[in-house]
Amino acid sequence: MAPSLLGAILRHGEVAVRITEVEAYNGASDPASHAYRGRTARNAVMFGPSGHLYLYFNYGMHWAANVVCGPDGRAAGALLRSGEVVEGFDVARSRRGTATDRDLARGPGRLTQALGLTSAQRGTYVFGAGPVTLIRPTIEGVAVASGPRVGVSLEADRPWRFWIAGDPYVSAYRRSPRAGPPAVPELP
DNA sequence: ACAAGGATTCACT
DNA sequence: GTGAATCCTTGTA
Repeated sequence: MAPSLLGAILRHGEVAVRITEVEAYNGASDPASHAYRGRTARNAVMFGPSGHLYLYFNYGMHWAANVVCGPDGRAAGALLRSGEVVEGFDVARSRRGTATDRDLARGPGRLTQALGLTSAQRGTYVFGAGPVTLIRPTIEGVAVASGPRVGVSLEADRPWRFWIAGDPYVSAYRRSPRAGPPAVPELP
């Protein structure tokens, strides 16, 4: 599911973002997933049917958005890590302070801020006519690259981060210091 | 009830 | 490249 979201257009009101980078999390078998230890109040949405938004607050200041991917009862999600604002620049800029246009939605916290996604959108279904919509491209024309996950201390080297190869709107890769040495050493 | 640490960003060097 | 800001969730006592 996760790589199939690359190139999709996520819209909330006037702002629309083209998704350039995602990261997959699979609850039951994935120690890095918020759902690994079972259902809680925070992750409940991920245990529901696919197509809904799992939003969580992180580092005391940022919201991050996942599209729930698994069938009802099995937790899985795709974290929306980065995107390119393609519509609604005035609104997006007003929410993003001094950021350059390239950085308006380049990163998980930046993406939700540009789109105005917070707890108010928790659980929203995105494949219908609701306030938040996600439209996948009719033609698969993107070159997909994959690699280790960002920010997680466990199972970081599962190559479950997917991005559009060469796209300037992909976020900067930074390995978590808690993830230990990389399985495959990074190139200088 | 308490402590730990996090699916990050920004300013500054 | 480094460090600070900041608060919620979770595991353990």
